[in-house]
Amino acid sequence: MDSPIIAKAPVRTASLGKREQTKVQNREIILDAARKVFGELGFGATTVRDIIRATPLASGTFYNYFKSKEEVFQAIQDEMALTLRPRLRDERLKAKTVEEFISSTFRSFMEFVAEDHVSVRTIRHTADTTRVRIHTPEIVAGFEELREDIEKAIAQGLFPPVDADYLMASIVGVAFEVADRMMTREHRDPAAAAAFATALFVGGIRMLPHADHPAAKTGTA
Amino acid sequence: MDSPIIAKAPVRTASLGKREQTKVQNREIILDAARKVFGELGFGATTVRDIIRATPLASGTFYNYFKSKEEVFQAIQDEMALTLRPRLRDERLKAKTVEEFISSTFRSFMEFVAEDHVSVRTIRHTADTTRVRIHTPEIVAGFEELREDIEKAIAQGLFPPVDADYLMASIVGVAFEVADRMMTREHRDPAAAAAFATALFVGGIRMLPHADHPAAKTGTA
Amino acid sequence: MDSPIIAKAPVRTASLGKREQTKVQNREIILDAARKVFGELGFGATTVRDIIRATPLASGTFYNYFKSKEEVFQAIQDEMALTLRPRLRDERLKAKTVEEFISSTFRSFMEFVAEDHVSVRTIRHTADTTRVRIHTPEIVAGFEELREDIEKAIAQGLFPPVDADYLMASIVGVAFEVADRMMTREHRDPAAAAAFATALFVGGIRMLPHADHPAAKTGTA
Amino acid sequence: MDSPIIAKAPVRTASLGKREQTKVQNREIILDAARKVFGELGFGATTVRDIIRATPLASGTFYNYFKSKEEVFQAIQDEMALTLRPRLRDERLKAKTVEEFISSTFRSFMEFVAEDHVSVRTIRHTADTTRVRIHTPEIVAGFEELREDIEKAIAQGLFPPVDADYLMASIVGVAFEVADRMMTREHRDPAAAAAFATALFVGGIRMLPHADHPAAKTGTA
DNA sequence: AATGAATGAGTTTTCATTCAT
DNA sequence: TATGAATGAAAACTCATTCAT
Repeated sequence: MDSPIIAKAPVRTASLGKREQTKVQNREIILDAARKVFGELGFGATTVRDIIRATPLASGTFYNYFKSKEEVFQAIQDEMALTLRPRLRDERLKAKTVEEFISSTFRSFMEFVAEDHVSVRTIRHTADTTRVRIHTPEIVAGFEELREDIEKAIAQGLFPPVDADYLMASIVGVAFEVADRMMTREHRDPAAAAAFATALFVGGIRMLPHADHPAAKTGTA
Repeated sequence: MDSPIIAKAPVRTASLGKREQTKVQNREIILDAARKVFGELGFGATTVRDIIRATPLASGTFYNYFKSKEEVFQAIQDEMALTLRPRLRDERLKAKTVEEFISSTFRSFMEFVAEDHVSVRTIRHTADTTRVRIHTPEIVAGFEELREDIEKAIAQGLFPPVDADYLMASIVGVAFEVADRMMTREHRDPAAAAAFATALFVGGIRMLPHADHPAAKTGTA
Repeated sequence: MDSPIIAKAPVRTASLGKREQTKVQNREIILDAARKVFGELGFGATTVRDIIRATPLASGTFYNYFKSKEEVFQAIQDEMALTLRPRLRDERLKAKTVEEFISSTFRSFMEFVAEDHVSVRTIRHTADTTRVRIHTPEIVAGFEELREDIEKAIAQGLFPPVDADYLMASIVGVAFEVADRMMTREHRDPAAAAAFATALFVGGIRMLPHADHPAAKTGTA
Repeated sequence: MDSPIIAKAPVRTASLGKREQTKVQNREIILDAARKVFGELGFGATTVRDIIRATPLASGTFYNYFKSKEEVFQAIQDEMALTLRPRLRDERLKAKTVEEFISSTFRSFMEFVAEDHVSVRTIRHTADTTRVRIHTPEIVAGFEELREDIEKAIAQGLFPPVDADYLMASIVGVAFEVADRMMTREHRDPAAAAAFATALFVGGIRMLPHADHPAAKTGTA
């Protein structure tokens, strides 16, 4: 299905037959609708019907593209994974100092969120203050990547030998919560939010207790 | 559990009649079942039926106590908030230094979570790794309390004039995420988790950018 | 259970034991609540729960007095039957002329309705114009009585030999509809309403086609 | 009913596709079932399930057409009102005399009812004799039309200056009740029923008290 | 006799999925 | 391939009635 080595020229995305074009379009229509509905109702509460309703398409058409809402969700996450995660990873790998490592992580993240990427944000339910946040497998995988990178940085002597798991969790927690506050402000300033979070960690990491065997601390779930 | 020493003893469970006792019990049976099922299936995927099935009660009985799974969830969260919030607040108000302020917050929180308070933890989906975090109004109110206390601490010169809103968000994010990681570990050590988080903030706060008008930064929904 | 021939003195209604008093009171409380609820929701839509809810009593208590909403309804109708029907009948039997026959019927009816006897009136449902009228067996029995009296009046030569069944239906229809209009007016005037209806029939009866065999026309349903 | 002379004839049932045809058919199937069940059980006692059971359709299908039994009832009544009201109005407007006005009204009504229009008839309860009459907004609007036409007729000098509101109510009451009696008879004779009602009013109107300010008497909900 | 929570059968309603057009 | 109504299983919810207190 994918990875054609040569055949059928990869550079034709713009010149698809009418059939293929509609197919791609409909897929995108469904994904957009799903993003919107997941954002409004939360994943659990969303039904396939809800997604279809947010679409000009017929219910039967949905099943030509996806088998279930789970599959749609997967597709949305994959899309995100294809943009945010590599971006974060590349910059972290280039980092020469703690400061670069931390600040690149937060800057990329805050910018991504500010670009209206709803999927990362807290969802406010209708008419009350209840907020829901969904961490999808893809996002969780991104967490693991971060932890691995921290462990590498410790191994390279870039970071002190702290608890990589807790540090990762702290970065994630701060990233999501501060991003969330940022989005409630009138003037959204991803750079300022990133600067705040970066300063906190750059200052704090030095004070963290040293883990005796950092790797051993890694949880297994 | 009851065992009245003298027959007809007035010292029964808070002196409730049998009827009242069963009522309280049933409520707790439902809440326990719900905690279990939410934990297994995730909030979104859980149906009222699932909760009832995890109970020896009849379906109609559920509706004598709660109108929906949302209401059950509320009750679970509120129960938590009502225990934790006052405890946190009291200790923060007693704090004389930044370190006391921060460490008391994290210590209380981590201990609370470690005492099997499932409700604080992120809810996991069985089949996949999707995690859902729900912040009820009660919990959100706890966040606001924290921000107010930070603002007071700034006004008193205890804290430097940082962005209280972002600091609150950071503390909340670290508390929940680190607690979550702590609970996945074989050896749960709330003290260590609290120490980690405390060190991060005690070291980090000094580096935070000073807000020009700290109060003005406060976001409004 | 009832009809004690002598024992326990029938003339004590005012001096009942405490027990008996509450019993009578509760019965009346339920009947009042039922009248109200039937009036608001209509008989079909009303549930026993609805009636109980409109009462300070517990649900179990209801069943000490009535087996079902049908039985309550019956009781309400019986009460009405005991006041309106005999009143109507007595006056009709005394009638010496068509005019007396007709006018006494309408006068009694309009007065009865004006005394807030909801059970006879059209029910307006919440928030729309839909109106519901319920003709209970008791009321229908009253219709039959009227037809019989008309037939007697024809036999006695008081009325011309018209179709008694249709005449009864016409009187009933006019009585209910005009009463209903009367009750929507600011100034409720039962005498005027009765005068209108009476004039219509006194004038109209003379013009009615003569039935060849008046009795034969009687429907059997 | 169809019998297209030439194959592929465009003269199919209002030229609907097969899909549209089934849709119209199913709607009619539901309405017919509802008419039947309402007639047997009475409106109040009828459940949506009862209607579905009287149908070859699946339960979900019902909800593709109607939201509740109330909506089905509305549809039945509206269907009736939409046929009957214009017919009645047209004939009344052509009326040159009191007699024409009255007789056209009753004749049209009785004929309509006799054509098996179950919906006009009172709904009877099986077990008892309780009868329910429901006036939907559409039907009530028909009543208002009648009153307006009477007022116009008074203004034109066709009718004496009587209470138009009460006269309308009287006509309505007689129409429904006499129609109801007519339908219980073995030999249904709409002409005779209409003649009876017409004679009553033609004779009676002359005797009605004159309203001082006919317009002022008009009730307002 | 009054109470009111528990019960579970039955009703209402939704929803994923299929399939004829 | 798109359509959208039909399906029926399952979820949500209600209610009459019982029965321990």
